[in-house]
Amino acid sequence: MASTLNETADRTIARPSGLSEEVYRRVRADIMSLKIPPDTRVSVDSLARELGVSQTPIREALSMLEANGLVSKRHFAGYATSPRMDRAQLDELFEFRLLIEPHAARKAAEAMADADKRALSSGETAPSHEAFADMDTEFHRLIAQGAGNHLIADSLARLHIHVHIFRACFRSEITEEAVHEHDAIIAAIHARDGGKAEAAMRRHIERSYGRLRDFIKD
Amino acid sequence: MASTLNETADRTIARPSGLSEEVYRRVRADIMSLKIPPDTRVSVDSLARELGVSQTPIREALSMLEANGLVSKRHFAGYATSPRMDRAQLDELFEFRLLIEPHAARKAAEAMADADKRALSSGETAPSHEAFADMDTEFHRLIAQGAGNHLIADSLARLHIHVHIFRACFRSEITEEAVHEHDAIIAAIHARDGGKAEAAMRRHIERSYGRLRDFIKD
DNA sequence: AAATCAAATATCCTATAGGATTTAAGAAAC
DNA sequence: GTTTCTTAAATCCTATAGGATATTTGATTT
Repeated sequence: MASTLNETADRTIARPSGLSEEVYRRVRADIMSLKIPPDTRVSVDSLARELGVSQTPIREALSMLEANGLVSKRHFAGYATSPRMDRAQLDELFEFRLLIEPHAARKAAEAMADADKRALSSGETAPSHEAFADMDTEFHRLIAQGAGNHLIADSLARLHIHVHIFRACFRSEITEEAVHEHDAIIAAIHARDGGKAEAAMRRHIERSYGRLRDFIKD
Repeated sequence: MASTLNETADRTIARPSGLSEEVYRRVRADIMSLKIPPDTRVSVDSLARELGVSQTPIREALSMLEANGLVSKRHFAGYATSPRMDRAQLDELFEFRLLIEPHAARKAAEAMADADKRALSSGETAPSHEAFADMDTEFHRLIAQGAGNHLIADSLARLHIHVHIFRACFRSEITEEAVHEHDAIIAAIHARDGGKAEAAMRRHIERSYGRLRDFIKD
């Protein structure tokens, strides 16, 4: 019985999604945690030595990261993490979020599966201060997923990575207000009130923008 | 004289933006032109032999294409172009476009630079039937760029590639109506009427959706 | 005749070595 | 003290060989 279980587990594990994917996840995590700060050179050789793999998967991972805007490459000059967002980029990012996420919240309120609705509430119950970023990311991911549109979900996932990095740069820990705003959105979704969910999400993003904008002078 | 020619040639070649980038453009063009049809295996070795380069730049290019959703990779099974969009994906794509492009048209009408406005009209003057796809892509690209938000422009560029492929699959050549709809948008932008531009763009996308939807049964 | 199993092929994935190029540091000259 | 040139380091790009896996083909059995 246990053997059967292990075999099934082995089968799933026997399908490692490839070293490139593994490296991709690892480097992306290092960038998001600021272990590799913005605007920092990233050497293929160093990474290969550090992770104990050859250069090929490193290159593939960095190419994917480049396509996602987390690093940039210069010919014969190597890779470097993207510089921290400036004011203009922050404005553009939140303009984009205001286009997408309120609509996603409306659709989620109207069509979200019950299982996801439960996950939405449960995740919110443990807002440990240091894991606020992960909680926030998961919250917005669930709503985007609840909208039932993969393009919306993928776009927002990409954007939230940059929000995450930006927030990490400033050790922003203003969780109090954000949690209340989240609660309002959750309540509207549970009530299946699309209009209210959309408005609550719009307000949340606008206020979130106001909180982050204060960190930038230029 | 041959030496002079060679030297000039050497100079231009001596400044390649990278083989990976070159391969990326080439393969993307082949996918968009259906020279590589949807749901088709793409061999790293074959590409390397065909293009006369080693495997490394091929892999980097395919990794970038994968991050952009044009090909998918299965571990130890190679790359393959994404299958043609089905009905659900078409619905999601146009839902997304309706979120973004009307807003982009409004902003473009309010803030577009005069040079881009001229380019908008000039491009529309030569609607050769076989190049309609390129013209349409350029039209929407200019408006997205006119909105002054790189995220909007990049997102739409990604989406339009898939629209392009879908249209190519069905040899869709209904340019008549589309050109008229474009004209309405252009007129609104030239008049700097944001509301009208937004409405015209929304109508254009909705009707464009109706035209493409007819090609799908499932 | 259809289904199942085994071997062979084709492909991917990895590792290592070597050549080519850019960038950066350090010394010399003005 | 500043500029320029030379040298060195770091990096990318390529090529080749070997191991691992999926797919295909063919033979055997039911």
